[in-house]
Amino acid sequence: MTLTRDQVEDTALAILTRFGLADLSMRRLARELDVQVGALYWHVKNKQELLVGVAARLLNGLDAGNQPGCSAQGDAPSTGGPTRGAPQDQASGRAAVAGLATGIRAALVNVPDSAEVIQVAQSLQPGSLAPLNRLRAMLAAAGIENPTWAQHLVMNHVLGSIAAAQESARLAAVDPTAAAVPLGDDAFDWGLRVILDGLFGDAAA
Amino acid sequence: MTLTRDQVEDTALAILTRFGLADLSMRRLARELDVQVGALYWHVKNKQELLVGVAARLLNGLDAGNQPGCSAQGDAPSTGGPTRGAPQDQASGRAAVAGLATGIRAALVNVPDSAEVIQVAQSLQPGSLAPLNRLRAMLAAAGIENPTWAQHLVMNHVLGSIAAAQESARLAAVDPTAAAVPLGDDAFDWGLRVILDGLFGDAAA
DNA sequence: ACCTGAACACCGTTCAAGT
DNA sequence: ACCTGAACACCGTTCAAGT
Repeated sequence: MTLTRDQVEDTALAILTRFGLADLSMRRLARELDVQVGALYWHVKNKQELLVGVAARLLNGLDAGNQPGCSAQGDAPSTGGPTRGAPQDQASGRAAVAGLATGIRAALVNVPDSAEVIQVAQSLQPGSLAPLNRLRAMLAAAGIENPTWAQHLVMNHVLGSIAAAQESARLAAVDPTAAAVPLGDDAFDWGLRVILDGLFGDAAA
Repeated sequence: MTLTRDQVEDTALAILTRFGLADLSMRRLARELDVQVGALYWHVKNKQELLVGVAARLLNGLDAGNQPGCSAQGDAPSTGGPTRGAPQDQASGRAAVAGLATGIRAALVNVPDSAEVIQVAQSLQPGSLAPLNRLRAMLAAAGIENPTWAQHLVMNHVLGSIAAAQESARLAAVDPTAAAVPLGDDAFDWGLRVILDGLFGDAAA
């Protein structure tokens, strides 16, 4: 079988998940695929472009209507046109944003250095990650005046929290004495609530 | 003259400021100092420890009471004990936090990749950056229930905004056609206002 | 105490040449 | 079209040996 771009991205994601970004080198990737390094550059322009693909894979499960918190939807949701504002937009808009932000975090928190990978993709090719576009659309639909700024505000919290949690876990693994502050799921939830309070004016606290 | 740790950190900061983190290698640093690479490792344990020193230098101007927004203070501020809550703590606490966050951003925004450097220092040696401790102390004094979480919430916005602004500037320098969204000072101010609204309950909007 | 010289084990990227 | 072999120009870190 000949090498495929999908195989390259799959193996890259596997290395990232098991060993982190420091071990995800083009040479290590080639070794894992039983191939010479140069072969990778026929399927991928460079390492950054590869990371954009890996970032997309990380958030792949968030594309359809399967974010946690909403039990079942996405097949035939509404009867009218989708462009009209629903009746309870203030509260349900906030809940939808919270659900998607929590889902993005859940998809990334167990993959080492995933926050860095997403940030590279976001800066190198903005707009290429569908769930982040959906987040912005949700914020716009909920009446937020500047949805792009709000998207970045929420994502900075999501990615910053993930990086901090993973770093504190990395420290605890090396030196179990300095337990410090957990900075886990509850810290994320608290911060998300603060941001949504500021965005939506405390309506659904 | 013999080499000094201060010289090493000074030169490292100069390279970072002029050329960014990608150009701040130990070998480039040694070249700039007219010295062999190994010489650096007598003054510094490794590159990460060096970056912690560089991070401290980046925030050095924020140590005393000279943050912008508060015209003059820090000499003999109050008559009573410092542990008692002042009368207008809700509003002045919020203003103090906003001033320090804005000051931290101002100290970093013109240094390429400064957000990454601060994050490395913060994760490798938490508590070593005095202005971040002052930020947490301010939040505690203002009555925020979990000042550590709030400190990270604010700092994730500060550092995330800086990184996004520098990346969008880097893109605009290479490809001036895709102007995209500015993501500059006003985006930062707006996000900070949202966070403070959520933290302080809309009191001083 | 402080630094040199030289090595070790890596990187990302390119490219002629093969098939 | 797809891959090998080999090179180019780098990395961070260590360490005997010099002074």
